[in-house]
Amino acid sequence: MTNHKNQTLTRAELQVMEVLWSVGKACDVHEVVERYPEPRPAYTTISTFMKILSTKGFVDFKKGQGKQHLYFPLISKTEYTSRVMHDVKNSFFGGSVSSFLSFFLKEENLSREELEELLLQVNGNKNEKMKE
Amino acid sequence: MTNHKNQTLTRAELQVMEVLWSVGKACDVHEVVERYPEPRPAYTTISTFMKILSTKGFVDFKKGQGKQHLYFPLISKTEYTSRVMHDVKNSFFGGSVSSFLSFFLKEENLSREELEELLLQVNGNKNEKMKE
DNA sequence: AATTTATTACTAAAAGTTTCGTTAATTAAA
DNA sequence: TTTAATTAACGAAACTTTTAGTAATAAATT
Repeated sequence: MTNHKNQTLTRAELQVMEVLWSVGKACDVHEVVERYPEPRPAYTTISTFMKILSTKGFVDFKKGQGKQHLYFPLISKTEYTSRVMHDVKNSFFGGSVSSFLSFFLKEENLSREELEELLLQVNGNKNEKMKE
Repeated sequence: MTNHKNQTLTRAELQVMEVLWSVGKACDVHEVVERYPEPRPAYTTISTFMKILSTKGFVDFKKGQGKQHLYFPLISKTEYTSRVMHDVKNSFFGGSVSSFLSFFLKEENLSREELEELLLQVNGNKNEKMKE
């Protein structure tokens, strides 16, 4: 069923997803815990989040060794980022692209020249996938 | 004593701030409630948020008629937006300006021409600001 | 001055999030 | 087959956020 329309990730859930995204392969709870910085959460904490993320439709799992579940994301970081950007654009810029871009350029203090330079890079990367 | 460094707004707090930002003048609790869409929260709910926002350092107030407090934001929407953008950039783009811009352009499906057009608008604003 | 009204402060409950110990179930080992 | 080890599910405690009723208080009215 997995209706994950409009669902958002809480802080802690996002942190788990970040690990899954960075690993890039289905992995078990231990692997996720290991990738946490100290102080590491308890094994069962991460296990709980896997359950939550499953029911929310953000992850699924396949059977691993024995009873083990191997979890993997059902949504890419790019897709989720897209949602967040959409929300930010709506909340803070009334959905306006130009407002958003305008703010961004001021914020970064980009000159016309710097922007042109960035655009070269961007165009170069155009066909590559975003870093995940 | 208003130490509002690094503080963030919760969803409901942000909604209150949005109203204060949009009103553009110090206003009382009634004025804020009136600007909520149905179903409106209780008067005391907004009053509570004003208290919370005060202690968090996001708003202050001056005395109005009688016992009334007239609340106003201590941080502008632009300032707060800036914080949010900063966080988003760090969380989702590893702090990289070009990743951010790249994603943005793809997301909006902007052609070179459309971008040029946007930049004209943006530069208009930009030059005004730069003169100061 | 006493009473009513308006408004904030206080308190607390409901709802949501985070955390992890315990339990139950499955597999592996003896 | 019995026991031990592993693992996900469950339940609940601690904490945060949201909501609003009640109490306290200051001001306005009589």
